[in-house]
Amino acid sequence: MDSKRYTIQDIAREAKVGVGTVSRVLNNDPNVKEATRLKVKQVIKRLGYQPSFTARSLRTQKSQTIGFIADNVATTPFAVNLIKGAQDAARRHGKLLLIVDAGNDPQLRERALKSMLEREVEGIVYAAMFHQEVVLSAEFRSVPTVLVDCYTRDKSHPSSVPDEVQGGKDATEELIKNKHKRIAIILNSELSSPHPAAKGRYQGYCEALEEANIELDPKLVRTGDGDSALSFKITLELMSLAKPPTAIFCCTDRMAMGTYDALKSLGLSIPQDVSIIGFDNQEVIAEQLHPPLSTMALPHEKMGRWSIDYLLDKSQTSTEQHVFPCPLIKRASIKDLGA
Amino acid sequence: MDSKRYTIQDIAREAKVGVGTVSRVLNNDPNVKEATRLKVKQVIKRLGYQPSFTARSLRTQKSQTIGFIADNVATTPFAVNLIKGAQDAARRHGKLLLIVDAGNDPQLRERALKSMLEREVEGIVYAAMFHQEVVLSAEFRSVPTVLVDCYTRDKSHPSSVPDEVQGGKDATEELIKNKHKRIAIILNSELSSPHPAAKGRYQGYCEALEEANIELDPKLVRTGDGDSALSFKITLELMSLAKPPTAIFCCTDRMAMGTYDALKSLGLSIPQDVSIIGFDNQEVIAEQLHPPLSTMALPHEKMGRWSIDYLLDKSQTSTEQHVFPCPLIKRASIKDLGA
DNA sequence: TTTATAGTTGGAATCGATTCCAAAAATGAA
DNA sequence: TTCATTTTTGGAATCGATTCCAACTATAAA
Repeated sequence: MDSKRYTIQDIAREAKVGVGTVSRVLNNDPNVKEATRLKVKQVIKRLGYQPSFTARSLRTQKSQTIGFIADNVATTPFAVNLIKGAQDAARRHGKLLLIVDAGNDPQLRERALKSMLEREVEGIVYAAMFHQEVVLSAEFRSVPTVLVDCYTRDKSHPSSVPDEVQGGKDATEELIKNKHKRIAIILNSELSSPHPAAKGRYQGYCEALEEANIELDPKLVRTGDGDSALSFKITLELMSLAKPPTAIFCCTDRMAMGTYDALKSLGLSIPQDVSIIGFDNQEVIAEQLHPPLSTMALPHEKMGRWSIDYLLDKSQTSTEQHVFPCPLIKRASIKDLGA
Repeated sequence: MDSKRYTIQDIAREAKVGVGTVSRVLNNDPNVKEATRLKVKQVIKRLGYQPSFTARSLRTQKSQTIGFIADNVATTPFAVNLIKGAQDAARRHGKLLLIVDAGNDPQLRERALKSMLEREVEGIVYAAMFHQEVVLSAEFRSVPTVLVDCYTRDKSHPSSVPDEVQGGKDATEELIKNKHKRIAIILNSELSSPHPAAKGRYQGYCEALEEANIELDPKLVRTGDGDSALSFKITLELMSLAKPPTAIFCCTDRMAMGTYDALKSLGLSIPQDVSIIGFDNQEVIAEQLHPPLSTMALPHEKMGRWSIDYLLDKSQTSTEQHVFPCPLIKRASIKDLGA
């Protein structure tokens, strides 16, 4: 398969210079005579020499790699955006990513951490697949670590999370801007659950209503489970209210699927009869739904990018939580009642 | 942050043994007296010593890492299964994965390959996000490379692809087994397109009909574009046929969404009036659809796993194409007409 | 007790780069 | 031409593990 690998010694001998000079050429050290540099470069090219990263790392004590531990990539399609963002940023910095899926198993996570420490990664990004609290072993303190889409109770590591409140508020405001006043919300989990998503989005919903002087009707706030089936049922109930909503804010695109279904089964059309806004911007759903669903996007790619940039920015040492806005993706599921 | 890193010398000194002995303990060499082994292990534990992977790699000339170049992870949710499978297999072999998303850009791909060669990866997995032909630069021949979900025209590398024909055939047979005779198929792309998916699935459809002695009705084979909107239209047309189908095979779960929608808009119910089978097992869709969609799964996780296993199996040297079956995932969108 | 054998152990050499210091070469000033 | 200074160069030492050989110790057999 591969012919013999050349070393810096081979190049030095072939170019009739010292190894130091070759190294200098490799590293673009300015203290090399132009003629010499050329000569060396030619030999390098001719032999197709590839420097050994391993040897370099050993000597310089820099691995140029960053560990990326993901909580459970296979469960959600969001993982890819996170990885893509991190990946892009890493490339810009000339680093490579060592990715491992710890599959939500704390033991696997520790093992992953261990093999990364062995490889002397320059830092670690720990990414959860949905906004949640995590507890990390003390070992994570032995290397710079940043958290994505999660946080530790004691705020021991810098973290990045989506701005659920702003997302919920903007979603609701979009509906209000289109002159909706009876706006239902289907939450994605119990308000009492430990996950910040439902709580934050609901808070945003309340704030938006309040600022618009719309009274909150408790009949219009329902709690689902994130899936379409329950949302279907809830939507049916919502529409059989004496004063049904003109718009529904589904805290999950998956739930919006159920809502679409329920509305259509009632012979109602979207958005003529009822407007819908989702949350998550899960492309497969939002784009394929008929009509395409307006929804709030989760800033996964941005958070992934940020995590690497932040990790490599030596000047940063705080462990604060960075909050990323969720942008509105307008499609066609909202009708302007004022028009 | 991290206190000083200990080296094997520190351990040797502290345990009052030679470095060779420490190394032997580290590598579970049987030729060490039990008492000595214990003594050394204690020191290792006490100091929290982590061997340097870099130094080890340099000496043993084994990087214990495998490069994973993905074509464009962000475009499809399937990437995660591929990564998960590869990841699992790599862990079993004690290897780590260096993952880069080359985003469909040949230049990025070459750069990724180069940084991986520098890091002396033991092999490379090149994964496409849907079954297709790819052309790789000659440089990929300098390191063992295996292809996933794609192939080169000249079959220069071993590759793994899903068995589209079997998938199409099994899907159709499932419908036939449930006593359907008028089975429509909505293809996911032109039969003339270079992508093997539509062609293979269609071939499987034909074979299944033939074996069951059902005559193929050209009116029942339509070509979509993979998305729901067009499938919606096609389904409407299909159902207005003089003799409409009792079952529809959608070559994409996304298209099944459109078909569901169309059927419901006609007041038809699934599966009582029309049975549906999809393809891809895109969980977000198949599980959230109402009723849940029976569909053929793409063997991404298996292919990912295989790619690593095959790469590390030194005995293998062939470059044949390995075909992976697409299993049927039964849910609730098919009615048994015989019952 | 001596000798042969098997079991342990220490440590120099090694992997392939970078780094640093001293030496050599080039340049400029007098 | 000489001397001082700057630029360029060669190569030994280094990073932290593994490997291998020689030396040492323990055990068994004679």
